[in-house]
Amino acid sequence: MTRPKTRIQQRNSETILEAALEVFSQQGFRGATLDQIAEVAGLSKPNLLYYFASKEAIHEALLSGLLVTWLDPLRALDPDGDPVSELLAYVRRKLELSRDFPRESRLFANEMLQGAPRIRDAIEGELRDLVQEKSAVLLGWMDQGRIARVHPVHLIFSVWALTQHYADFDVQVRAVLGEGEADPFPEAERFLEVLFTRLLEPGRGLPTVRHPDAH
Amino acid sequence: MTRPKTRIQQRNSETILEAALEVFSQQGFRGATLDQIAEVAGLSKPNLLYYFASKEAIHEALLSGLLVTWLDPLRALDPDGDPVSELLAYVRRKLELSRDFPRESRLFANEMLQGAPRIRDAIEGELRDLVQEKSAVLLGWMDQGRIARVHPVHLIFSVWALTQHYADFDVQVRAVLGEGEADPFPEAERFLEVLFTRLLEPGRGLPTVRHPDAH
DNA sequence: GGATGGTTTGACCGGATGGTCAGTTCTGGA
DNA sequence: TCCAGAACTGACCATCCGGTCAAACCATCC
Repeated sequence: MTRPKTRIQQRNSETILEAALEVFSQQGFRGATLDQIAEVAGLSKPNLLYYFASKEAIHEALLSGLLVTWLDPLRALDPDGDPVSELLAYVRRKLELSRDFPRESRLFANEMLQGAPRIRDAIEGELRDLVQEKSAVLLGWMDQGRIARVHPVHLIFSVWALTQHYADFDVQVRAVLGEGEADPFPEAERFLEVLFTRLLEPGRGLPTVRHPDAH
Repeated sequence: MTRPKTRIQQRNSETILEAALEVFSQQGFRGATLDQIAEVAGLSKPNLLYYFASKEAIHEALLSGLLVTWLDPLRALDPDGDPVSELLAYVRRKLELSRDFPRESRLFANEMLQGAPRIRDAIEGELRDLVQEKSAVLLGWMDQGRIARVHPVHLIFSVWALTQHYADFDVQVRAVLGEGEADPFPEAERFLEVLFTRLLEPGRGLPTVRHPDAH
């Protein structure tokens, strides 16, 4: 609960959380064991429990800091900036998060797959509010004809889906692209830039609405 | 290994796989327990093991059938069809899979998050080959100027990411949209149709390439 | 009714797992 | 140097978990 006091506490807490992130992000909460985390951390199991009250507490500590970091790029979306530039910058920052913090992304994905039992409140509160706020900004831009009119929330979903995919499905991405191309991210960035540029480009009439025959 | 013979075997095997899908898709392999599966199935734990050799065997039975179903829509992409229609149909079919079989999607996602230890071979073989094959089709269409030129593999990734997101992050999607709108899928379909229509639309010059300063 | 073979289960096993505790070792300040 | 408190650990515990097994159950055919 309380923040670390001494140097040793500081260091070991970080070591434990680092190890726990490694294990939880790959195995999920139930699949991870304290022994695994202890081994990765290079500490004894009782020593882990000297710093954190329980396995649950470690997991919670990881999750609590996560949402903030995860939403920061969206929070940074500037209503006064250039719409397309702002959105492309958002996509780029989010993709950087996937590249630099893939384990955090997978930890979050694991929690989602389980039905978000531990962060449901944050999802329905903080996250929802922020999305609503930024959706209003997007709608404003659409009303001004500065970006194409699409459903703003689904637009945000698409940013999440497209960027997080490169972290959560990293194995698949690399396997399909082949071992030749080591780093998928530069190409991903170019692709997403084209995608969102074309999606958001204003000034063409509303796209043809096809009849939804496939229910 | 062998297929069920009697009616009872048929029925119970299906019951077990159904229950296992429910549990595995939410908890992952390690997180799931035979007791949970047995409870959901309404059978005793030893009875489960009368039909399947082990927990691992149940999981394998689920995964083995999955890849085929999952890739079928891509396999159905017709090189002789109209490019944009074909791709939009693919997106629609994939989105239907997310709507109608979200647990299968989450089972797959769980496996990916863990590094695909049990289906790595299929990913690097069957899946990779199919993607390469269809990428060639896409490239052909691009060469003919019938769809815009983008990286074909990342284009396929984008279909996967955007559609599977609605199954894997279902909780988040519904929480953000609010309880008012019960079913996110109709709106998702409209959004994805616009997105891919605009992305693929040929006949405009190459989009401006921005300098990749944010590495 | 009895034999046969598929089906089901209670009881159990060995090992893993989250967590505890008494006691030992280490550290930093007076 | 000494000591108080922080840091650490081996041993242990209760529970859970995957899996086994002998016995019981049950449906069908003779």
